[in-house]
Amino acid sequence: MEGFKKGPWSKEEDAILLDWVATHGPHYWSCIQSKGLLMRTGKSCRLRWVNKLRPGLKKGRKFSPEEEEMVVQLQADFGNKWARIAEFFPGRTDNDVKNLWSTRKKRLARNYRSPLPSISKSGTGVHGPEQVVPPNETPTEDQQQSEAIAFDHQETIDLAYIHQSFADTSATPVLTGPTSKPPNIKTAPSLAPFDNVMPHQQCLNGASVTPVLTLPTSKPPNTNNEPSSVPFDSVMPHQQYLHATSTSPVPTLPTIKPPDTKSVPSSAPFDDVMPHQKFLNCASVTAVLTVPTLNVPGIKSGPSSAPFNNVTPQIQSPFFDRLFENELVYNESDPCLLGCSRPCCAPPTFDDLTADMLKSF
DNA sequence: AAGTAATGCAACCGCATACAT
DNA sequence: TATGTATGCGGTTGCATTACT
Repeated sequence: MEGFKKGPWSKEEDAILLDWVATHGPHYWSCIQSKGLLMRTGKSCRLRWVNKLRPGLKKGRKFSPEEEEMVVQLQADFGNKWARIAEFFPGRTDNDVKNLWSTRKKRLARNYRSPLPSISKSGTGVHGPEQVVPPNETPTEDQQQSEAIAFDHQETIDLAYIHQSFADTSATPVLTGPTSKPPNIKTAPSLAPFDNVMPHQQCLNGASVTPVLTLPTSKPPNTNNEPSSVPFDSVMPHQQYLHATSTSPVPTLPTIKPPDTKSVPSSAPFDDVMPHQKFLNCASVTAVLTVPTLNVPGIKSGPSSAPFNNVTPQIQSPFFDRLFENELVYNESDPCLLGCSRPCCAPPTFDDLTADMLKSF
């Protein structure tokens, strides 16, 4: 493509993009360029919105040690599914998570090659020392395995990751197989196809390497009939994840069943049974409020006046939040006059959205 | 204070997928 | 069904800032 601007965004461009989203919602990115509003590709506009302009982002706030550890755990379960992992971190983007992981990878790789004079448990970083092998001493496989076993779980993950990282780039002996799973870590049995589980339950139920993940319950802390000043629904998803410490049995998988519609087949992949998410991302506030509550076993529903808390974390996007605050209202009386290939300036009516939703189920 | 290395992060690219025609 | 388009995602790069020597 020629004629498209690249590089850093100016404040003016941001303002134009924000204005577009305020008017049309976070859609029809290509139309921004085709209308001549910005000399940016639709992809570039979308990326800018998602990563920098979207409301609710944690700008300039580094990942906490707890968050970083959680990223490691989730990466072990999901692999490099950054968008999915980012769902557990409100205000974080997949790019944030990806960058964190990349930084960590480089740090571990460097430390693997270049050790410090001694190994100290009080080293910097989230999980203590990350240097494990002197550069000029290639340990035997047995030595490596004993080291890995000796380390705590996090360091084991690190070590495994290091081995994996070098597997295809150097002659460093490799311990682990092709997966990102650390060695000698048992995987919890799964009761159902992983993709069928709601994101937060995938986290709570998931194959695990730490107590966080091996204590599979969606029951929040402080729910042993004890009053809590903070309702679980108001806890951020990642906190729900971190706080899940009960040894309760694994809850049954949630059934996503809109009123007066057929049940979704249990064999349906998760991505296939959440079509209303697309709907939720779309226009009408009224329509959003009519979306059926998802009943997730073990997760207490909030009051009917606060339907947002009933929605899965995946759906709780900052944009969605702002919809409820009436900060973003679509202008349905703004038809496209410039011949965009998609109805970029003609947002769907409520009837259209309703029909789409019913069709999706 | 200056040079260098390390780090963080914004943004681009290519590919995959969903959807409309 | 085939094709084109829009969007989303993961990998990667390059630059600015910070830390270190």
